[in-house]
Amino acid sequence: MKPSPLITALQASGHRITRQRRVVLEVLEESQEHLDAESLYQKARQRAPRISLATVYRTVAVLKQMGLIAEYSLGEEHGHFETVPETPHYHFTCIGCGQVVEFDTPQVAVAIQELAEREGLEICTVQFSLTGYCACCRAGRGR
Amino acid sequence: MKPSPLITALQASGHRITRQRRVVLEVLEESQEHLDAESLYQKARQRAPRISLATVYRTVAVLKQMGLIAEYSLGEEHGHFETVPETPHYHFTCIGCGQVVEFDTPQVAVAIQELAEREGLEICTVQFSLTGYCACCRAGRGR
DNA sequence: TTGTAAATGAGAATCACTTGCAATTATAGC
DNA sequence: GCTATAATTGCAAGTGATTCTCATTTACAA
Ligand SMILES: [Mn+2]
Ligand SMILES: [Mn+2]
Ligand SMILES: [Zn+2]
Ligand SMILES: [Zn+2]
Repeated sequence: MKPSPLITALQASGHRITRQRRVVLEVLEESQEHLDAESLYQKARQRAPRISLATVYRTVAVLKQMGLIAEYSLGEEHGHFETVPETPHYHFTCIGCGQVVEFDTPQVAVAIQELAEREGLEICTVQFSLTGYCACCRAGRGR
Repeated sequence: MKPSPLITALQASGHRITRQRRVVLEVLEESQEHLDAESLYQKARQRAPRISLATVYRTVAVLKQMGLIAEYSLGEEHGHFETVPETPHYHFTCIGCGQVVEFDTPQVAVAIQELAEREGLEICTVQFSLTGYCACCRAGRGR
């Protein structure tokens, strides 16, 4: 078995390594998608049939709190999770096909930084996401 | 009675002007705050005691769809509403005192515009909001 | 004044997520 | 390895926000 970075971090922080946690971590590390709790649950059950949805929620809560994964709001009513990326990025979700386009806009980071300094704010969370139609879906409609 | 712009717009689009809609609109126009459905409901009941929360939700849904008001996610689990502002702006919510700071960052609009052109996207919604601690609250803690 | 479709109120339903609790289980110490 | 113990889990019930169903009311065109 290869020592996954997430497992190592969990262990180092004093958390126990259970089969269900291991499986959720594996799913998160393998799929470089933006999985929601339900998909995470479905994929996890394939490797740990008795895992519960509650445990999935509890696991992502721990990982999030440790800064190992990030939760995004992608225009749907539920959250999506992703291992924390080397380079921070934001998301555009196509309303037509569901595709998620990741992008980076350094200007946004700069704008936030300037605002924080000017107003004396300490920024804790940044929520930035777009929805609309991708090039393909626009073609399939007028324009 | 002064003919409120929201009422006029509603009427023009073929919607009926009911007492409850009139009241919700008034509350939205009077308070230049970011009200959530519950506050909107409480304020509306003072002028229309029998109004229901469902009607508040139905009313803001109609107004939103008509582009007369905007719904924001300010870090809480529920939405907040505001009449659509002349100049678009974003929000920072203080985790300590709840204060909402409005700000404008033209750079963000530019970044979005550039992204849309580069990737051929049609942007429909932009979600951009920050949370953290305001200057006052930072003083009241370390740093 | 009336007919009719739109809107409302009350409460049930839904959805994503959280929690209580008894049963498991990881793991530190022997 | 065996044990004690506290962390973790599964399940089911609980939440909070929002939506929906449906019988009743009401706006408003004619
Ligand atoms: Mn999803
Ligand atoms: Mn609120
Ligand atoms: Zn698309
Ligand atoms: Zn504050």
